[in-house]
Amino acid sequence: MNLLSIDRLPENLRHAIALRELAPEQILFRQGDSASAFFIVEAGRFRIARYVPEGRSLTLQIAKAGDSFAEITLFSDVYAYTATAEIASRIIIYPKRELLAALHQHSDLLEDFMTRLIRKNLSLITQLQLKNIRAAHRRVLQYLYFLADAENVDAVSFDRPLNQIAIDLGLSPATFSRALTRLEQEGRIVREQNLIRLQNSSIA
Amino acid sequence: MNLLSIDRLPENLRHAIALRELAPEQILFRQGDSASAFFIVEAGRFRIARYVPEGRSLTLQIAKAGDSFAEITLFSDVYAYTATAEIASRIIIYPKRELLAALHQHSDLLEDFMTRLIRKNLSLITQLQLKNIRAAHRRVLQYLYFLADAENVDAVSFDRPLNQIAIDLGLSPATFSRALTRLEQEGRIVREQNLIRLQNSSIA
DNA sequence: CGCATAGTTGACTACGCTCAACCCTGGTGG
DNA sequence: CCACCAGGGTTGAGCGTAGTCAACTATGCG
Repeated sequence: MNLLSIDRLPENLRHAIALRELAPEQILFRQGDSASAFFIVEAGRFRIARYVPEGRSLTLQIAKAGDSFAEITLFSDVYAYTATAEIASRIIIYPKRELLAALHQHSDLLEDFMTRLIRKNLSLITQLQLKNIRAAHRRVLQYLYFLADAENVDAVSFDRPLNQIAIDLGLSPATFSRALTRLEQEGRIVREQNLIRLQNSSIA
Repeated sequence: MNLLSIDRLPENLRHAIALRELAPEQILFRQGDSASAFFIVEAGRFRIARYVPEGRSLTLQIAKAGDSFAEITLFSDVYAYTATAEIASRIIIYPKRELLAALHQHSDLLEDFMTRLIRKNLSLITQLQLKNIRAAHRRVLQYLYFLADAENVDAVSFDRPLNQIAIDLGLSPATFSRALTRLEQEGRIVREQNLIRLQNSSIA
């Protein structure tokens, strides 16, 4: 049993969860807001980002259907980041109190929750690793490999504007564009519309 | 009850844990090794780092007394990173099997474990945020603020070579040094031996 | 048809890296 | 007690590359 199999959740929790619809660019919660719930995306797409006075914003996660965020809610009183619906979306809301109770009583739910935490951890490590690669074209190539690897395919198609992806990768749109053309010239990728085909899928 | 209060752990787990001493630069486990245990530092200092073919190594964590690592062990078969003792150290070893059992039966242990996971999460986010600051001197200043904040003081003293810290921050030693002198010239910090005093502790 | 947004390309700038020389400290051995 | 050495830290010169700004193109929508 996992948190998404809603109809099989323990009764207390099942009655406590709620759904909410969000319009494009609508904000679900802001960094600093008092943290009252944990969330799983049912449909649409959310951007989880941190905004700091110094420096630009930092995208921590792009959450799509089935992905969760705000695990920290259970152990902290405020959100550490901001969640925005990038497109029209629907979200499942698990209130903190009832979720905590359910986790304590149902170890299979707990396992699901911890697995999500670990996954998030690994994803953050992946991001750090990416940003540790200085050369723009190498970073982009590695990013493409990660994406392809995750879905076990040899081509990647983007559902978000390239400009946005560039920023998330820590590159300016201009540099990102140049990196892509360079990778294509080097024969590492082939571009067809917004589809990118990887040539030597071996992550060198 | 937390994982560190060894004499109060459930019996099964208490009998399963072990201690180990490591010499400077000795490796505890390597990325790719089969994951068999979770660890908490009792004394000394460990560097948790990821090594990748492309790009330089990436320091994920500096674990000191009381800090834990390899939580991922419980949900994965191999270590995703390498753990090295930077100095002579002593480590507590919690075997996977017995730890898992204990977590399932003792919800206070579990809470401790999850709290550690969340903390790790936040620490990774902090690192991402740091590396998101391009200007070397700003990044260094923010790093100093984080350190001072964590210990609730207005001065930071380093127990590791500056060169190593520079690398962990994603800077060359030269650039790091220049950043420090610049911060001092700007009046943001004052250096006294290996102690750094922060001037305007408000994180602007 | 025109506007807005996304993407590409060019010219210039800025900043971090590299490499190298130099300094300073502590430890060792004569 | 001093000479030497090794490692860590600082400083300088030159280079490479990502960012910025701006112009231009392409696409989609009113």
